[in-house]
Amino acid sequence: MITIREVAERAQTSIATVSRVLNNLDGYSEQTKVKVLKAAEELGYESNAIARSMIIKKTNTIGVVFPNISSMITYEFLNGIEDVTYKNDFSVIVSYTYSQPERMMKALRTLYEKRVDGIIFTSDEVTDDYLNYLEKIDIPVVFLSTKSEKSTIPYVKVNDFAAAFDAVDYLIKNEHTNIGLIAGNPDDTIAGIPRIEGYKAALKKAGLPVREEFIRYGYDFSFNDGKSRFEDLINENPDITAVFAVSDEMASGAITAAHQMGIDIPGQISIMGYDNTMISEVAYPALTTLAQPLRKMGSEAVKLLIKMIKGDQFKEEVVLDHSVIERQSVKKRNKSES
Amino acid sequence: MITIREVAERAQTSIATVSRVLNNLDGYSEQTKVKVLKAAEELGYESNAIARSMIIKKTNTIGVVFPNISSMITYEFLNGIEDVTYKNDFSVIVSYTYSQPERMMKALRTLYEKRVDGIIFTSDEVTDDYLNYLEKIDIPVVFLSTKSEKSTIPYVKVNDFAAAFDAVDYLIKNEHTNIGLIAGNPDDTIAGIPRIEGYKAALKKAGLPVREEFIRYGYDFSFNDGKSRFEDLINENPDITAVFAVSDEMASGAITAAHQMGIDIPGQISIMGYDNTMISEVAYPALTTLAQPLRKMGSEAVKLLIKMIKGDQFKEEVVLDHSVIERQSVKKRNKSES
DNA sequence: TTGTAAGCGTTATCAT
DNA sequence: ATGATAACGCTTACAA
Repeated sequence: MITIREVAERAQTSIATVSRVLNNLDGYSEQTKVKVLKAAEELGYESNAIARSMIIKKTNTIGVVFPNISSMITYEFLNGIEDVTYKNDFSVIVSYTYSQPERMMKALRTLYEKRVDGIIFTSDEVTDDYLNYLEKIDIPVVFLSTKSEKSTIPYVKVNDFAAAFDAVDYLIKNEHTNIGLIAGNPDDTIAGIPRIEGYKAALKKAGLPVREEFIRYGYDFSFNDGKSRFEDLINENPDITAVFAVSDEMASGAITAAHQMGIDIPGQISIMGYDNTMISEVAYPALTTLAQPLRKMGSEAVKLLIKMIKGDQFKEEVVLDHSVIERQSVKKRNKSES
Repeated sequence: MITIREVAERAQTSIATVSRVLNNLDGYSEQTKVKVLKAAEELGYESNAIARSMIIKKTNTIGVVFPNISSMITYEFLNGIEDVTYKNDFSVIVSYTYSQPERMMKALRTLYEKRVDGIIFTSDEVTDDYLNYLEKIDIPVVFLSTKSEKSTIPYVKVNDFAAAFDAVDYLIKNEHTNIGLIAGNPDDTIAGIPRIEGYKAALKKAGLPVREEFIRYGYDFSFNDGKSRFEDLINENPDITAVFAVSDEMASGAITAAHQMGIDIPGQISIMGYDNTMISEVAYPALTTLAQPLRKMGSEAVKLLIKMIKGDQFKEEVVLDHSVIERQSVKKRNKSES
């Protein structure tokens, strides 16, 4: 491996000077600059970031931990993250934890050992263990699509409660009154409970009853989850005319179930998704869905993180806007039919 | 930051000894071991991988470069990769290059500067520039879903030619004779040309004519690509009864176009995809598709890479099996109808 | 403008 | 079994 030392020899100068010109500092003549650059070029020298990191105590690397969320969401987040890390010359180490505590702890520990400059903690429940560790290692962290009441760690999120509220409200505005919910896990304080509460709140605000039998709880926001919950839900409640599924994958699972059950979407039942991932376009009929600005969430999270790394310690909380994307899976209910 | 030095002080021993017990070497008594471990524990010491890397010249990190391919493919690859990096205690740095040469070169250079132990180069055309650089830096590389004739760098792939051949052959076995192709970019030597050639070869082998007007070329394997190509193709060739699209995204775009054109799938036209990503399940009708073992491809690639990193220099070429996954978008043609 | 030398936090080689 | 100490490849005072 070519080192700065060899460059110095060839350029007949000292390593200090080589370091200076290579880092665009000052304190050398134009002449030596040329000599050094030439020598470096000829030797094909490339600096060793490891050695530099030892001294400057910065790695220009951040870590991102993902649980086991939808492929499309992960992808969008990562793209948004990459957009800005690229511009800021940061590298990103990604770890999938599958929401397993041991994997998460190992991932966090590894990131710390490798001395990443910051961490983006994505979409997962923040346990005390995680929080304690994050506080102990004391490096900048931002939560993406999650948060913790117990800490002051900044986050970037959508307001899940408000988003679910708006989704259900949209269904209500389309004259639906018997609205089913395919929910997340009711123990999930991040993407589970707030969306359930949003659903209930929208119903209440419209003077509609909240009927527990209209709610089905899923586990992992998956296609199969949505599919089997939908079957259950509709079989036991034939009077439902619209269902809100709290992820696009679940919603498309519901659509597939409907096809198999011979139910016309949106003719007989309207279905609304959540996320606005690519799936909502691919589904047939295309999904009307509650859009999260996934990519932007990723990029905002790194922007915030980099600010913190650079020393601006003001801890913000970024709540991004959501919106309803109208496609074909929701139809205004024809009251005369019922 | 707590260093080994502070641990040594607290344990009243030398840094050398601390290093020894922390690394499970030998050369210390049980007694000192206990002392050291206790001190480390109390101080909350965590080793500094940067410093270690300086000496051992290993970072236990690999780099993965992705162009701008389908979200699902990226996700599956990454998952496969993570599965084995996790077990082998490697971290992975990912970079998206969007197939832009400058971004690719920068990504490669950064990976080298950070002294990754190996690189997985994914799905992109391998230019001379890339190859020269990879050879120059001389670290283990494996190509994933791509390869280069000009180098001996090992790869893991599916045989695209044979896969496309089998896909079209499947259509032929279902009595289709007028088979359209929604192809990739004809300049793409990796996922473009081989699949086109596979299509043609299957036709020829069956004694069917290769008609250029049955072929439409896309750019990026995307949904919209598939959608507009399908419209074109069918409008100009109403006699086509089956089309093979070289990606699931394209195939689902084709299905959506068909819905809009009032064409029944597979009643009037059969559609076959390629990849077997999640999309093929979500599409309606669910896509019959040519499956690549995406996740396995990812994990095999790292396995190979890690072998190379560990010093086993035997350079393999891994060609993984593909298969046809039958779902609902292909139907046996009823000859009497035509 | 330039060079010497002291680190950075480890591992590894020597003595002891 | 243990401890000095020399690396590793750089950046950065401090001198000159």
